[in-house]
Amino acid sequence: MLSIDKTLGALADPTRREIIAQLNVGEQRVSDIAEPHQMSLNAVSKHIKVLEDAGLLIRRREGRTHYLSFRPDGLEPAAEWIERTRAMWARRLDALEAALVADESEK
Amino acid sequence: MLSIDKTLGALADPTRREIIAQLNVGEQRVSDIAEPHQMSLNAVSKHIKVLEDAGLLIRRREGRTHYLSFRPDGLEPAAEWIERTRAMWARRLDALEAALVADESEK
DNA sequence: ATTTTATTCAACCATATAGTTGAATAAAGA
DNA sequence: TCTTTATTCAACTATATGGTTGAATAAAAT
Repeated sequence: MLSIDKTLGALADPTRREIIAQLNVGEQRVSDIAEPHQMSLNAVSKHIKVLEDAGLLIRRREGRTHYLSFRPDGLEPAAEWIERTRAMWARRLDALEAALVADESEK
Repeated sequence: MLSIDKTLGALADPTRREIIAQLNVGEQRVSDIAEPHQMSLNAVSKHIKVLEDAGLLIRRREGRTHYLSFRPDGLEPAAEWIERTRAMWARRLDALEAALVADESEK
């Protein structure tokens, strides 16, 4: 469903953000992704599943090995919410400043 | 410490994002924030504390009542990470396209 | 001085999360 | 065929999260 809850929840973990960073060099196998981490392969496999479920990763199976890659579109729900919220506040602050300027010229 | 873990974790909950949206009209008391939610005042008070701890809200005390307001700067760690990741991929995709175009002109 | 109002603190509960280990599955290599 | 390799599944543990209720605190109103 690509929900914003899932997206932000998935990103709120340093191991998972690190996994995304690792995939900048291109698709990788589960074991490759796991290798640099100080935790079991199984733990990493679970993190991968969370990211996949959030729409941030896609999996390509080739025989027994699974290749994961980052799916940039998965960031959209989170990016959109943050940008919308920022924009709303930029407008609020602009309005505030405009009001101050108007007040100044009324003197 | 304004960590990105805390920021994203705080945003990954619909009630908390709703609280931020509510504060668009300006600062509000804890009870005002709680009023439209289908949960106890205490639950909302906890959510407020999570947002505050993540640097997304600031609290101004006036006697017994606490006024909360949104702190747009609190979004920066999350926004920055997302934008940086997006940018990295935009470059990757651009490079890919450039390679394809170069390949095409070699025919 | 007493009561009401605004809010937090504390204890508790249910469920989710992040990790573990060990077994299961299934493809590849000997 | 037998063994190794790549990965998931299942069961379990510890801690975190999101909610509850009831008591504590402290300021405001009567």
